[in-house]
Amino acid sequence: MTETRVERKERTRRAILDAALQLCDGSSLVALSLRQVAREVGIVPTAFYRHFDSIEALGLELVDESFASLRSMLRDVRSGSQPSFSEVVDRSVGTLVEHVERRGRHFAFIVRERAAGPPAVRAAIRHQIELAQHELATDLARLPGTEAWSPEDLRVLSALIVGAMVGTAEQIVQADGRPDAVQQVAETARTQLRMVLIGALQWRSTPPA
Amino acid sequence: MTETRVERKERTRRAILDAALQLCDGSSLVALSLRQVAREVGIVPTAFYRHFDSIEALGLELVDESFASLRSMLRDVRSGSQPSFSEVVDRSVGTLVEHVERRGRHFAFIVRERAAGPPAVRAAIRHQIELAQHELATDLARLPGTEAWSPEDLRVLSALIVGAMVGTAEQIVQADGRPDAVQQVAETARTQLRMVLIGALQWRSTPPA
DNA sequence: CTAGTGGGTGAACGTCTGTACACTCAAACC
DNA sequence: GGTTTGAGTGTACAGACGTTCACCCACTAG
Repeated sequence: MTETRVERKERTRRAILDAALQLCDGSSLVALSLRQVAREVGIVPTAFYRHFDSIEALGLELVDESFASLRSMLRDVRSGSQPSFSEVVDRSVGTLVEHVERRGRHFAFIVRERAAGPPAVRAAIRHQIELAQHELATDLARLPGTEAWSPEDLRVLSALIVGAMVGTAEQIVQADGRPDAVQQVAETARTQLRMVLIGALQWRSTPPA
Repeated sequence: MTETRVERKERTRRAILDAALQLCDGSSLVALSLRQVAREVGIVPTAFYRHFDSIEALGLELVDESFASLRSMLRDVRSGSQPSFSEVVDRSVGTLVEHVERRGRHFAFIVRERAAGPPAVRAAIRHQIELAQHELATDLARLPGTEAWSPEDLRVLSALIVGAMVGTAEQIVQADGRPDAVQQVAETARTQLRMVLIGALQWRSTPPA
């Protein structure tokens, strides 16, 4: 009871973020109204402005939250230090599945708004995905077998992998908790990653162009 | 002047579809109002109902149109019969780039509404993409080197490729006509396809699991 | 030539939207 | 312990929304 004032504000703020996340499930941020959110939270519409300037600003906040959890995911994968390839594949896919299931609403949000959100939200998401690709590229550069790769080839490969992972996250969200469906998506992702890595390991043996 | 009645109706119908395609650029179908469309076309809101039951029904029509052009694209690629691999890669990517640039609005529409459209529209798009994956899988089965593959592996591979192509289409749409950006996306896509195919050709040499 | 079909009109409805403004009243501060 | 602060309230407005209804009147069919 020491800091009741800021605590209550934070609680309402969280309630607004959660309500927004829930309400725009099945449509999009651009179709979400300030009044719907306020009604769901149980406050009057004008009180919304005490926390956010607009729905779009709320969206940018949700992007940050979502990618905070994604970053923690990637950090987990990286922390698996010594990679046999089949081990790094299993760990990566497993961690992805776990996080997407745990924070399903956030990942569903990103997958949707990446293509359909307000322009500023789209730009923020694109930027975060580019960051993730860049981080993956620097990690790939440390793996044995990639010493001779050009930075451009590393970028292209990590774009391919990140793209496949985004697609996987999308399908996990669509599977919506059905464990067998999630299981099959995970298996598909594992196989895809193996195919890609096999191709990558052989890459320099056939010169580009 | 023989069939003026149905011609005029068809012309208005096209104008509605085009206006909808243009207006939901930058947001989404779920944020598009019947009145906006009518205003843009130059008809009164109620006249909209002479052509479509709802915005959602209009969306389903747009899905059909978009995938009609995608199918023609895939047919073009297939018609390149005898494949050296580097040739099939170049043809595929070139055809994709050409079609996406030609029908940019339709592809932007699909990329957006696939994740954010009304549920029925989303389902229709997902279904069409699954069809495309299936057709690609049967084509892959005809290539030399895949004789021993399981149907499941074929499905996984074609899902990977179609996913990468959807991602490529997305980036071309984002490049929005800047020729150098489009060029780079195309080059990235070519490299990615080569990496995937190299991996695929070596696939059976390392058993799964 | 006459009857009827059907794309488009225009006014009206109830509902929802974002935002402005003046307000309360408990917690925080000095 | 009196003053300030700020999250939440309540009312109000103008505009946009989907949908209804009765109404045109150019074209078509017979």
